[in-house]
Amino acid sequence: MVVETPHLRADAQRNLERILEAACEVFAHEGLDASVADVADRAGVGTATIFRRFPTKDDLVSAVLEHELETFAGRARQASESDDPGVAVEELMTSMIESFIEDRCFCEASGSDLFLRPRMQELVTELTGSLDLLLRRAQEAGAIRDDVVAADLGFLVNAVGQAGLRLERSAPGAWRRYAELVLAGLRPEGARPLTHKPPTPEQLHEAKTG
Amino acid sequence: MVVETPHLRADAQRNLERILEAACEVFAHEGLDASVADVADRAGVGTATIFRRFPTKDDLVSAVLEHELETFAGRARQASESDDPGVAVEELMTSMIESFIEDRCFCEASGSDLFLRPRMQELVTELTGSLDLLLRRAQEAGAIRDDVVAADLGFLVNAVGQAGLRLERSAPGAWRRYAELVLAGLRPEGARPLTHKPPTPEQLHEAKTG
Amino acid sequence: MVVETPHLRADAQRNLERILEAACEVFAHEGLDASVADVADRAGVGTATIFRRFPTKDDLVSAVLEHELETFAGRARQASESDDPGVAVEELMTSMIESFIEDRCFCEASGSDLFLRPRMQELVTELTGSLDLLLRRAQEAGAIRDDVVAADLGFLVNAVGQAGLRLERSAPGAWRRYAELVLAGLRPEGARPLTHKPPTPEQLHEAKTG
Amino acid sequence: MVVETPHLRADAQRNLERILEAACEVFAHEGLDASVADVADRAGVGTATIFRRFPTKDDLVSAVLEHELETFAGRARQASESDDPGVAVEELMTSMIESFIEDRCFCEASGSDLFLRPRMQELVTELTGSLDLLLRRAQEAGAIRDDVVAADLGFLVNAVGQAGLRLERSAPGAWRRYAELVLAGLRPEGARPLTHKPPTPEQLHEAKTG
DNA sequence: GATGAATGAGAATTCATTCAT
DNA sequence: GATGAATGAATTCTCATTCAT
Repeated sequence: MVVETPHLRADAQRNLERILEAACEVFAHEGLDASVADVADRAGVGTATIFRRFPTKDDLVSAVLEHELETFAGRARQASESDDPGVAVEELMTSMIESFIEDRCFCEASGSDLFLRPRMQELVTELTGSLDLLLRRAQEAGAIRDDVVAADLGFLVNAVGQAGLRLERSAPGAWRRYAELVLAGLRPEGARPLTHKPPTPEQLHEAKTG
Repeated sequence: MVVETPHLRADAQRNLERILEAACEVFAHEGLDASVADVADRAGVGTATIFRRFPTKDDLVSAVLEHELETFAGRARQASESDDPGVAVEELMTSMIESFIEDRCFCEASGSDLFLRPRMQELVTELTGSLDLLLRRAQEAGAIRDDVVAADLGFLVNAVGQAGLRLERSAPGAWRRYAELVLAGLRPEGARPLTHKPPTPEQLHEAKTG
Repeated sequence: MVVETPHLRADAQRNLERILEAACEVFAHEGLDASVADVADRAGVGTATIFRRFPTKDDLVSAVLEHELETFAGRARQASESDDPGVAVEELMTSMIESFIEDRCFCEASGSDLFLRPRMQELVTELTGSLDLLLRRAQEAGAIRDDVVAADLGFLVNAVGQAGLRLERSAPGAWRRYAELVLAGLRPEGARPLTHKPPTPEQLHEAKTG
Repeated sequence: MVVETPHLRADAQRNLERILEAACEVFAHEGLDASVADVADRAGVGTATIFRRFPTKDDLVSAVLEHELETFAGRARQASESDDPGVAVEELMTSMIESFIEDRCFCEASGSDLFLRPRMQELVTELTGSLDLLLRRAQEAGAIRDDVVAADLGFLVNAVGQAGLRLERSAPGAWRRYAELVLAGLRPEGARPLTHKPPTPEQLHEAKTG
């Protein structure tokens, strides 16, 4: 995990990376209920060292999430420039689901207040923008039904990702079947019009958990 | 909530019911992180009374889950006898998703070790049996693509339910759109064959989380 | 320390008293920075037992303070009915200062947010009412200069109490000299009019610390 | 703030001054619970730089206190040479109280072990000496009752200062009323003899807090 | 000489679970 | 049989002080 922070001593930079890597691993495996002490142990530092960089546990989790969301946003951008948008949509969604599967952290955090942080909102906006572009192109190419929007893709990724993660231990890879099945629902063939509207961006940006 | 336990004094029986009802409500609203004390307060009993019947918190949660799963199984059985299996599949899945949405408990527990308990396995088997029957009839009627199995329906319900719950606060009812979209993927029109097999029953019964 | 709480089991009542007594002693000796664990040790209970009765440390401290303030209020009421209000003022103030001296807790808390709690406000109001009555009678008797008000007495008690406490270790009882000296300033003989007004009750009830 | 230390490089000397100034400001505003890191931030240096000069936090606080006490001593010396010792006593005490009010640090430290350090004792002795001289002159002039001593003035300043600080947020300036009231007690008119002796210098120099 | 980083020792608080009445 | 009380083990977070660069 490479995270560049200016004005950081070499050893601190190394520690920071180890902390983030450890946090990533621990939260991915144990979920967000894992304690900061677990992360510290894994990183080989004291808990106070973590709290120096990340004043609260949420800050630490956010850092991990941002890192992952950045990856998502990057992949979405690339996909949006693909020659075959229909295939690109499928590949992108599949790879995003895969990331969910590999990471309890992202999965559990989705929908939490952490996503309301400005940097997260930025990244979500960026991601949505790329998805939007890609989706429109795929729709023009006739690969995706006309009545779905970018937010819908996000929802479906989230849904298959979360549920797929649950299956992963006992049936590794089973999620791929469901990714296919859900993608099938996005194709225009035989589509009946949807009777419910997608959530508005405002709704998506409101507090999501209580 | 009716739960029969032999050799139980009348007041004890009443307490047991009140505890389960309270647990149901509390866990549904607050999620599984709610404390046993909260349940006790709601039920109007002491915590020790709960622990007398349910040696651990997990036992209490399991009891709640079993109750809900019984409801699911009952509804699936009814659906399996419907005159219009195509419509029945859609209605059943929608109503199951709705139950997920209304119940943080079930949602958060799905995929946990609690589902490995024998009684839960029994109920899952029962539920799957009914779904299987219903599904086969719907497939014969041409309403559902031939290559999906009962376990697939369970997965999809779980997926839309979990992700839908996340959205519910800010965008109430948004899940209905996704239920439609996912159901669309089950229809035979324009279906490309699925390239991944469904998980085996054995896989579904193995330990799912750590 | 006798604290009656209805519906409390005998052992719990005993523990509650032990906790309050311990809190009183510990906070009186060590000040409010003493940890709840210290109090628990002294009371011979676990910290969690304390937190069961007093959800926060502030609640515990408040309980101690209320108890002491109740004593103050009682003494002030008695004093207000004295036959010799001039002497009664002196005796009351001296005894209140003595209480301060014996109790770092009360001393350190004076002026803190804890005094803003409703029950504390009630007690302060009650105390002030009695002081007011007593003071007026003393003024009519010519024992106290006409331009002082009840709040002034409170301030002076607080002042001599706090500063006296500081001296107590090395010069026990020295505060009595200063009580005399300050009381001397309240007598009408040779009084020059005060050029500053007393704080309004509103000011006294505002948040006092940041 | 000028503090001369021999054999100190120019930059080190500058740093030392900045640290003391920052400590003064921070402790005055936030009280002694302010962290060393806060002081370091304010001074624009690293924490380690502070700990190089002041091995413990107490050492840092002491340095600040010494500085303030030096100011007090200086003002007392000036006052002791005043033409009108009666007025000078009042003005000096008022200005000392004001300093207490403006400085949580001094107020919170008064009576702590920090005052037992040799340099502090020296300064206290110096201050007391000047007060003594001034007081005697004021007594000769008939402005102050004969039975008070220098230590009494110190106590009263401390008392009004501490209690006044508590009021300052909600009732700014209220302390001036109490300064007047306390000063009134020092005047000879109608004075009854004090029945308690002042603390001896030895007592004042013993450990005061635990 | 100076600095930012690291840390160990607490602090308040919570909760599933056991115990005494 | 039922209950409220008690608690030990955790968890997040803070800070004076020491260390490596």
